[in-house]
Amino acid sequence: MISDKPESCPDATNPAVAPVGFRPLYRQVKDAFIKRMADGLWPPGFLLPSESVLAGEIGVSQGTVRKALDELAAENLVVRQQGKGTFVAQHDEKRILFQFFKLVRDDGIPRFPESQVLAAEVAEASAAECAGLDIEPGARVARVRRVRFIDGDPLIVETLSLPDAIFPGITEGEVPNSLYAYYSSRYGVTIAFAREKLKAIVLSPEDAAILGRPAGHPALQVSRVALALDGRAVEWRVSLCLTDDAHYSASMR
Amino acid sequence: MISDKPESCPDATNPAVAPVGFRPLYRQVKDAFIKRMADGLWPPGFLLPSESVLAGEIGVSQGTVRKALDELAAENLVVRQQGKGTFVAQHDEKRILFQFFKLVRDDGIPRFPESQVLAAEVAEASAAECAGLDIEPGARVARVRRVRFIDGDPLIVETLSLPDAIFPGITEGEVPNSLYAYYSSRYGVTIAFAREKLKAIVLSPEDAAILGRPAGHPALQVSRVALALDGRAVEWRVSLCLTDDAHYSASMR
DNA sequence: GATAATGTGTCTTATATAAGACCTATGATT
DNA sequence: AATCATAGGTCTTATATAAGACACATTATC
Repeated sequence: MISDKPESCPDATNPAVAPVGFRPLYRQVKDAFIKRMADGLWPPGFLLPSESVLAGEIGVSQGTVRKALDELAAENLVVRQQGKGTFVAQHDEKRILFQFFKLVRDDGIPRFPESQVLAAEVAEASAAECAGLDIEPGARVARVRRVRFIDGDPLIVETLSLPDAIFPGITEGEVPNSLYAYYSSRYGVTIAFAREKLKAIVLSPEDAAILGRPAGHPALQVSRVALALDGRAVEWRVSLCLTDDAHYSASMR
Repeated sequence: MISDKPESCPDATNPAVAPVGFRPLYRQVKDAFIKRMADGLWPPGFLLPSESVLAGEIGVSQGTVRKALDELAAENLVVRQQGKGTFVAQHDEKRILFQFFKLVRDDGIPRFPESQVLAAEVAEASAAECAGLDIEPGARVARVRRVRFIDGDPLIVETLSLPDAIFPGITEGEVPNSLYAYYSSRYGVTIAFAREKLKAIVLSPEDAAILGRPAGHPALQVSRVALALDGRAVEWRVSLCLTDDAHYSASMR
């Protein structure tokens, strides 16, 4: 069907790609898949059509679809299961634990923290929030301040900033423990990437009191910007972590 | 040649693999390539034979060689260059900067630090060193203590521990600034992976004096175990980093 | 020095086989 | 008759092989 080759690129939808960056075919396919996920056409947990069906639908070979899916699987955006199919990744607790939560107790066993909200408000974004979230000055943000416990011990106190335009009314209801799953289910926003900056600081009297340490005690400050599937920055959080009995774990392959 | 199939696994060298894990063919090929690098047969910078030559030599198809090389490229162990060939990765400064050096000044521009050795000795490994490096109690290690400067400011003071059995006589000559390149050129040891644990601590009077801060000043403690190609732990280092004007940068895809 | 030829490696497509998961019909047992 | 286990069949992904098209770098040629 596409064996005869009037063009080396059988992409019939976008003939004007060549002059610009000219991404390889499998990457165009990958971007198209990401767009479907971002648009909610393929929600989390969705079982995608088989590789051959996708290939026929788009008009490329099954191997090209496979290469696109391989990269998506490497980025944890889809999960492949032999014999079952390929699923859009979900933000279940285990995935968040392995992918986004880097603070572990020194015994090395990862545990998911419990959270307790201290305060929530909607206000005009500060300069730092505008910079971190890449939003206009004067835009409104929701701010959530909470403590997180591991094994009942308060280990983290953090402040989250969320653009009100993306998460309207998020401070009104109960803010759940597993935020990324909530972003997904209520707002259709999937967190795909995150960047973190770490510093060592000393605790202010207020933060120290919350964490049950003396003022001036050292803590790890983790500033995170989380990005959605389409690359927008949708969450900014600053976490203060006690590392007396825990550590931030990183590895470079 | 391997078309007739008395076994589904055409690996003639190791017929006893099947009962155990049974790795796919492309992974066996990948492991064979890693072994060649670890054995010094393929030194850093080496231009490997073309995919088809490798395929013919091993007796698998070119696509299988490609899949093995793809994974190696994803792990930064080889570098592919279209039209030129595939090369064994080298520990040049730029690669180390991007892959292993995560401390950047707050302006975001990465710079490679200068180093100044404070002390070097060979001694019996401490309990912590035995645990970190996975060596026998009583084994000897080389210890190097040094300060690292960025833009002339002392930002890091660190202690390295190296098994004497792997790096004999490393403390005798001049210890160079770019250690991983030195491991490679003088000892044929390539650092492939590293694991880090981060904590916030306060500086001891001695460390504080070296870094030009008051005692009790907060600092980021980074404990790194570096692994060679064959998976052996070959370096343990504990770095104390000032983060007043810098931060540790991490990202999760 | 500019241009063409050539070799090499990668990209894309195609095809075949293997293995895991799921469904269902069959048959035996209770 | 109802229940359970098993054996096939089918679907999907995983793995392996192969071949043509394209991109890039080098070399040869004019």
